[in-house]
Amino acid sequence: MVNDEQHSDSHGPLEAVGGLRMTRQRREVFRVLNRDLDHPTANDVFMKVKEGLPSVSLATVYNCLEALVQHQLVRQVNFERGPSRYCPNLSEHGHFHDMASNTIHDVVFKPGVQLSDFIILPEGAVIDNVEITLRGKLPNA
Amino acid sequence: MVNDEQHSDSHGPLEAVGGLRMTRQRREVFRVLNRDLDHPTANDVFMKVKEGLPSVSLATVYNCLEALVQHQLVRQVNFERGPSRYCPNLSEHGHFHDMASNTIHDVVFKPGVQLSDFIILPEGAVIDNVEITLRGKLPNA
DNA sequence: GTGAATGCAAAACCTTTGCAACTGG
DNA sequence: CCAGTTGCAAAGGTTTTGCATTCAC
Repeated sequence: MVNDEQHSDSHGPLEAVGGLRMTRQRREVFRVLNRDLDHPTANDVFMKVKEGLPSVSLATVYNCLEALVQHQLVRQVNFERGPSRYCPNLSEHGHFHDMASNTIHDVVFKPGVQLSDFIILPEGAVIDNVEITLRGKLPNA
Repeated sequence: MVNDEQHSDSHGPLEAVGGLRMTRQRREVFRVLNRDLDHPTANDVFMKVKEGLPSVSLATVYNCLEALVQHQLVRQVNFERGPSRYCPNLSEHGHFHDMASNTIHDVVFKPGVQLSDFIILPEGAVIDNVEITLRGKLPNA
């Protein structure tokens, strides 16, 4: 079974990233994250990408997501024990997990606030990553 | 499922909790968390409890931990995709995950700081739980 | 051309579940 | 006594891995 010829001429947002070899799968995963889905799981991404790329495999979606996370084009967020969710919003933000609707919402920090304004950090610690997750309910979702 | 009834008798650390039937396994799990291990995984707890209670099963350790979490005697914390870790520190605090040593350290908040001081909350949101996790490196433990 | 990425299936990993036997209050 | 808990083994859901094939650069 031979695939159709590829048309990869359109310059998308991913082409400019050094070191990341661009494949149809990675491009689709990235597009779907940015355009179609909100805080999806790997399986959500898989199902959506399959619509336009039926031969894609779940393992490849995991690989693509990991590559995008490694290259800091996407953030991976974990909620309790559930599957990881993926988020193309790279600005510093937290997440609110609405238990009523099981949806996830970005939460922004007040401007100008530093981590050290509210947390006593271990002496000399170098912080690579901060994850702030709220769990609760929204009034009328 | 959840039993929030409370007694305020002053018996042993675990005896005073209404609705929680006290078994050797639960007592040992709780003791090990408070006395022997620091942010252990369920399996860490299992191995430690087995020293004094060789017939204990991993499933029971999971059950005990869940019971303790439900009764708010222990907190469950998740780091990325690794196994859950358990923490008997019930005061409000965050966690610092030191990637160099793969250890976890409690992080305290500055006194008097409110969540709403640094986060813009969704309108009308009711917050049940806040989890703040830092990932990084400590200078030279 | 060549090393990296893919697709598939199988394994790994953490956790939960079903059920008979047991036990704490 | 008897509902709740245990221990065991088996299943569950998520993620990773091994390997032959295909692809991007």
